[in-house]
This record gives sequence, C-alpha cells and structure tokens, in this order.
Amino acid sequence: MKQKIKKMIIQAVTDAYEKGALPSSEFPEVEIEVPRIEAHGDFSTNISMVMASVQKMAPRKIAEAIITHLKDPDNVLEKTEIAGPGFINFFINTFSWHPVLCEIHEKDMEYGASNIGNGKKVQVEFVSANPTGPLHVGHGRGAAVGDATANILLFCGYDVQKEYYINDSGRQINTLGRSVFLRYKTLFGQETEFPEDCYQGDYIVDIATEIKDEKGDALLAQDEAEAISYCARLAAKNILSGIREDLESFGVVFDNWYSEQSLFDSGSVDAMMDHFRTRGSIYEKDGALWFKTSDYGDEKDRVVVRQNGLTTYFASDIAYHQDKFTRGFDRVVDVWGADHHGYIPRMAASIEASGRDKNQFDVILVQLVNLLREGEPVAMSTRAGEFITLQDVISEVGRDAARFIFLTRHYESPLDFDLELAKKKTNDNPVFYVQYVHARISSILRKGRERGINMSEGFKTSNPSQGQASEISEILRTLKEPEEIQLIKAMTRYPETVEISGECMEPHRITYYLMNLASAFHAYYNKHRVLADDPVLTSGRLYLIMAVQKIIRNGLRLLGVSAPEKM
RNA sequence: GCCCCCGUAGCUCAGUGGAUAGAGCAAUGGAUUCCUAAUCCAUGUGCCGCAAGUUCGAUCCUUGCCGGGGGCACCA
Repeated sequence: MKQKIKKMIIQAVTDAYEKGALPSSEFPEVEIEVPRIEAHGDFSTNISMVMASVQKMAPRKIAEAIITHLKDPDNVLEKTEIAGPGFINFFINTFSWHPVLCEIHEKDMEYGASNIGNGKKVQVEFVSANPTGPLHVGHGRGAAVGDATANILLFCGYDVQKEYYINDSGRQINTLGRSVFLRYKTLFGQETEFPEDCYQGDYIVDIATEIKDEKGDALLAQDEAEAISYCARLAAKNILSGIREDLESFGVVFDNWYSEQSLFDSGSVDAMMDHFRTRGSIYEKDGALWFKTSDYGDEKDRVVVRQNGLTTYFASDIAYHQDKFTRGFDRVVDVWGADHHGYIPRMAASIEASGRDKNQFDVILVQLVNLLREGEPVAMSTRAGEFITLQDVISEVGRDAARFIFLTRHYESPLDFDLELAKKKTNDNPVFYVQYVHARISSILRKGRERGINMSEGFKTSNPSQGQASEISEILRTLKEPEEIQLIKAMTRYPETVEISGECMEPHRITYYLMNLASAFHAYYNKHRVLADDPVLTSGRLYLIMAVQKIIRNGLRLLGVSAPEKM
C-alpha cells in the first residue's frame, strides 16, 4: 500500500512538472510515513516541505499542485488533504485494505520476507563463550540476540551462517587444566592450595572426579605439565559439549563451530603474521611484535606476539577474521558482550589493514543482564563459583519466556531479567500475551471445525479459481468493523518492520511489533465474535484471524519462540 | 584523562528529522448466560538531563556540559 502511494506521488509530481505546475524537475526521495495520529490519515508525505526551497514555492502550494495531478486508477483513496505546514495526508478506502489478507494467506510463512540482502553471504558469530565454564545469563542474551538477528537476516534475503568461535587455546585453557588437576590431586588427599585465579565452580570438581573414575591415580605419576594438558583438553571438551547442549535446549543451533586451536594447527596464524609483516603492518618493538592498528583509527598499536614469544588472543583473532572473509563472507557480524567494546577499534583496524571495507564488519554489543527475583538482585559471585547458569534460567522460566524477554530491549540497553516476573502468567509478561493470541486463534479454529465450518478451502490456494476468488471477495466485504481494519493495517506493517529490523540488526523491533499486533487482536476478540451467526461474516472473520495467526507464528519463529496451539 | 552506552510519565522502556511524544506496569472503577479472563474497556501523568548549533521543522543529527553504567593489559 505504501509503495502504491509512493508511485502515485512520483507520478503526480512528474505530471505536475510536465504540465508546468512545478518549475523544477529536481525531486527529492519521496518519503511516506504512517502518521501517529489517526486524524492525519493512513499515510502522509512531507515532500512539499522538502521540495519548497528547490521549487521556490510555498509548501502548501506545492501540495496543491501534486494533489491536482494525483491519479488514483484503483480507487484506493477515500480522500487526500493538505495539513499543517504542507503535509499531504492520504486516507485509504476501507475495502482497499482487504487484499493484503489474500497476500498473507498466499505467502504464508514467507509473508514479510524480502530480498534486501540480495543473497549476500553474511556470517553472524555469537556466544563464543570460552569453554571454561557453563553459560551464564549474559551469554543467553547474546545467544537470543545473535540467533534472532541471523534469522531475520536470512528472512531478508541474506545467505546467513551462524558460527560459534571456540577459544580452545591459550592461557585460560591452561588455567582450566590447572584448576582441574588441583582438584584431582585433592581427591587423593593431597594438600593443595587452590589459587584465586583458578576456576572455582563445582563443575571443576565434577570433571576431576570423572578423571579419577576413569584413570584412577595415573595422572599423579605423570609429568605435571602433561597431566595439566590432559586435564585441559578433557575439561574443555566436556564443558563445550555441555555448552552445546545448553544452547540446543535454548533452541540455538549453530551451522559451524570454529576452533581457535585449528588456526594454529593449520598455520593460519603464522601465515597472517608473515603477510602483515611483509606489508609493514606488523613490526617489532621492545622484543614484541606489534600490529599498527593506529594507522586505522585505534588509539595505539597492539601486541600480537609477546616478549615471551606467545601470541596474544588478538593475533589468532586477526587470523580468524581474515579467514571469515577468505571463506567468502561479504559481511561479518560479531555479537560481543559490552565489556569488549574497547576491542572493536583494533579488530576493525586489522580488517581495514587487509583491504576490506570497514562496513563489512559489524559488532553488536550486547549490554549486561541484571538478574532479579521479585525485584531484588540475585547474588552472584563468579569468584566463589556461585552463579545462576543459563540452564538454571531455562529450567525455571522456560525457553520461550527467556528468549522473548532477552529480546524486549534494544540490545544496547541494560536488561533487568526478573525470574519471578518471567514465570507470571499475566499481562506483566509479554511472552504469554503474544503466545496467547496464537493459542486463542487455534482454539477458535478448533471450535469452528467442530461446528463443521469450512474454513480452509480457498484460503491457501495461490491461484484461486474464479469461484474461489469471488467467494473470497464476498467474505472480505464483511470485514468493515474499525477493529478489523485496525488489525489489517497493523498486518500491512509487518514486512517493513522485518526489513528495518534486518537493516538495523535490531530484533527487538519484531518483539514490539508482535506485542502491538497482539494487543490489536485481543481488543478485537473481546469486542466481536468470530464464530458469528452469519456464515459469510464468520468466514470473513476466520479469514482475518487466520492471517493474524500466520504473522504471529512467523514473527515468533524469527525470535526463536514457539507458537503454542493451546495454553 | 580518553573511549563506548544510557538519561523520555511514579517504575520498566518504545519511538532510524515531522503535526497534539507513546506502551506496559503501578492506581481507581468496570466487563464473562456465548469462540480460552494468561483477555478487554474507561480514568492522567511529561522543561524527552541542560545549553547552543544545523534545519521549513530536532526526543532523534553536531558540539559542549551534567548525571549513571562499562571499558581503557605484552588478559581473554
């Protein structure tokens, strides 16, 4: 509808110029918006104000000229008006809204899909938590945001891959091994001090016990470094598979798991280092190797190889990101915790240094989650190993509630996650509010079927026969209640909501859209009976609510939330 | 000190330059002989942190300041 109005305006402006009603042929991009206030019409454009200076005419005069030349062959307009400083407001005929329902039924799960991504290969890397402990609530938010963003991009026509980067190399893995080995020694009664920098959680003891059960005291006889390395590998593998299970129970499935260690094994890190040394981006100073990230906007250069000869995390990360592009991705998106924001300039610099455009790389910085219970902060101490894991949260509040709540804020806003609130089955909790729409509609459809109402024939066929087409137009005519038109209008906005959400990579826009649509539906439901006495009217209303149901299911799917038939 | 994010109704937050700034919660009162009351309806609240600038027009863009959070390693 919006596009239709836009075309009409462009045509009118062109005609007006050709007929001499407008002096200049210079036309700005036409912007159409849905006014906040209903009295301002269904759509409005600011074009006459924008054109005023170029045309050297008063905005309202321009608006008049445009309206005079406006052609409306399909008769979609009820009226137009000039308002305020020069807005042109468009009022759409009630019946002109109806065809969108056919479109929704036709496209079904594809309604709202677009091709703005044009098949571009994009990778979304998210979670990527170190395999040194279980996922916590913050990772859950990253998972929800990353997964939904990837889903939305896919729906917008991108060729998307979801990837998890495993930091299975370096110091923290060694620390992990040391932690497990120390606990292992304790199991055999050996006095050991457990340093503060070691991982404190009980899961470390569990892993140590597993090793004891399997290997007995064999590790005690071994060279300590070897024993630690054994513990490290086993623990990382163990923890990683736990992470994978947690993510699966959260409904997140990755297309690819990428090992940091593999970058060393394959020689990618060395090759990267040689490459940038030859190009002069890596140089030696104070016995270390530095990357000249300051050439590309970073505040200072960064170390890639330390004095002690060990590479930094940054080094493998450069190689990793080079590899992403080598694998053919046009665009690379990283989802990081907000505490990593200082890391962005150097990462972006390394990508620019390799000749890539900086807008091929995006970082979504996800802000912290404050875990609450009844409004009170839940005490968590990583040091003491006391924390609530993502799995705990999923078990307590359920996957749907958790995912939805993670997506009820812009990712850059800190999020309060209240465990009690997440379980509440009231209006406070938006998940159920939206899901309830789906369940309610399902229930009506069940009832309808029980009563033997024919409701599926003709609704799904993409090429309706003559008879079906006229039947559909007959039932559409029954939809004229204000609440019905409101609902349909809300549904027309779904595709653009998805597009904007994809362009900005902001999944919360879908969340808000769904809450809004849900509200329009509940209001309608409470005022009008779908299964009415008049069979034609009933068909019309079923046609309407089935479209609502499709969008709810469709939108929830993008967020990774289920659409229940019953609640 | 430098960098990033936030500052909008009592609370939690939407609002990618438009007209009279919105929603939920909280508060009060109401709605179900009938499709799920996990629902709906009614009642009001704002120097959009402050100040300049850009613009026909700024909650939105720019700059400065104030307040809150986070980050500034040869850690990850």
